[in-house]
Amino acid sequence: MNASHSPFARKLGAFVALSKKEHLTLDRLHGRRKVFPAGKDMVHQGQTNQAAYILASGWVCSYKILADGTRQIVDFQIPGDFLGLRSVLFRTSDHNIEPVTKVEASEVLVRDLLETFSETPRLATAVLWAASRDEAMVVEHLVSIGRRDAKERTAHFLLELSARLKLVGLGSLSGYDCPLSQYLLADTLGLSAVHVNRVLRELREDGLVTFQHGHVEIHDLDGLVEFAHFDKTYLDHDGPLLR
Amino acid sequence: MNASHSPFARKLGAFVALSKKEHLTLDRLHGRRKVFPAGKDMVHQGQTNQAAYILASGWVCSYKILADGTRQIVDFQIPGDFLGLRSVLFRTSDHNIEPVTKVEASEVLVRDLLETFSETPRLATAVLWAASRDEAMVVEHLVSIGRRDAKERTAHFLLELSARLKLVGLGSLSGYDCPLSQYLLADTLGLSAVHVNRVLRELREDGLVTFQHGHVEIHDLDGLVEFAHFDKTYLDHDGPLLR
DNA sequence: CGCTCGGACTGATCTGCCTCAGCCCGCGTG
DNA sequence: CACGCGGGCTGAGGCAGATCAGTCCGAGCG
Repeated sequence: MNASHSPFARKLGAFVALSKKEHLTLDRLHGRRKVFPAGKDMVHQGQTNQAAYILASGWVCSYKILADGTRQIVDFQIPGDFLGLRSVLFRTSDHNIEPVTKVEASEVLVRDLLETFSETPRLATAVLWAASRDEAMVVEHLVSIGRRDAKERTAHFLLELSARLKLVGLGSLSGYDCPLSQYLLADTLGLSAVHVNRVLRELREDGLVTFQHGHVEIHDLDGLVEFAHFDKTYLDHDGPLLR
Repeated sequence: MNASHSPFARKLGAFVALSKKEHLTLDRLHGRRKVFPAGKDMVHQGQTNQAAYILASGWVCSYKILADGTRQIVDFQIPGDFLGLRSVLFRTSDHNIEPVTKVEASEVLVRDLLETFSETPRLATAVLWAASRDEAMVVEHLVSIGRRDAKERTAHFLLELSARLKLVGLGSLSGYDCPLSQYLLADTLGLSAVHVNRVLRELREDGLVTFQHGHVEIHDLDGLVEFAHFDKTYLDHDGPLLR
């Protein structure tokens, strides 16, 4: 693997060994580079004919708004993640996408995507793999919200972020930068912001993790993994699908 | 559409107009018919080289077990639904699959599936559509558990089942047969069985729905839809993807 | 026939998390 | 400079839903 590759290539490369030619094809896939300011929705529920994007830098979140005005964040996307595959497939988006920070993303034209898939099927497999991994994450969130208590749920989420960021080279086993506010965490974890605050304090007092000033510091990885019952197989499955 | 087609063909046909030839191809896809008894897991977490199935009759549920022994049901599959697409893709299953009732299912060989896809791309689109719809349902469950209260959540779930069953001809606007126990409902909705019982009683006393003796009777569809804030667009999206 | 067992159902009590209401700090801005 | 505002943080009190501890009923079975 070459450090000069994009986070996207880096992520796919971790699971499907890519040839030089495939790397080039992947680079060509990146269309116009666009910049989105933080906080202003990129995509709305019900919006049609949406483009797809590959995130180059920054974080975004996908969420749904409910009738009473509350919202549930379904997932975050970090650099290297694919954005809006389902919206393209359905022609209509069923959720909102909001940049958490300033975001840079390459537009991917549906035409180019389909062309790439038919020319280099291995890349199709890789992207499909990435999409399924996203689904596995949503399932894991569902399990978390349904059956884990607030503290365990929070710990689990912080560990998941850690694993994902490490994969694209944006963090280490001991910590990572995280631009999420406690309000965003609350909307993700199905909690109130007040309670998120208390839970974070408890985790800090237990000497497990500290999340302060935009940085997550993991003090006791093993302890945290055990406490959260974190089993990362849902993130990496069987390792490389194709050699 | 022809009533003699399988629920699977009927479901796909509702969204992608299928030719006679495509119907025939679809029929050939169905491999060996297998029968599974209720309650005995068909697939376990971590099991590898799993087959995929198309459900012909009966209900199954996909769930995950947690360290403390509780479980979270992620989704149910009803006749016409595809089973284990992700397990095949990843070679390893990340969840359990348990028949709720006695189940009949046709095995689908990965080879046949891929062959069908390359020969009749419209079917590939249709199956991909179905898979994405499943993901949209999981997302909706996540939103439900995260942000709706027990009563609203339960009502929403019963309405979702109604819409899904109607699509495959197993129910009407006024009700449907439902083999789920209150324990299964509890594991799905992230509630305790005791509370599910109370919530069902309230919904009954409100004159909205009755769920008793394996049958769901919707007394006041409009009232229920409004109460649950049920917006079924996540189930049918833009209508036919392909004409 | 009585026994067990699974599932629906109920009351009493407990608790995790929410809501309300507020303080504090740092930062951008008129 | 004051001030407004977003975000972190905290205490008090309330409530939705869990837990505990049952009863009742029907189906399967020795």
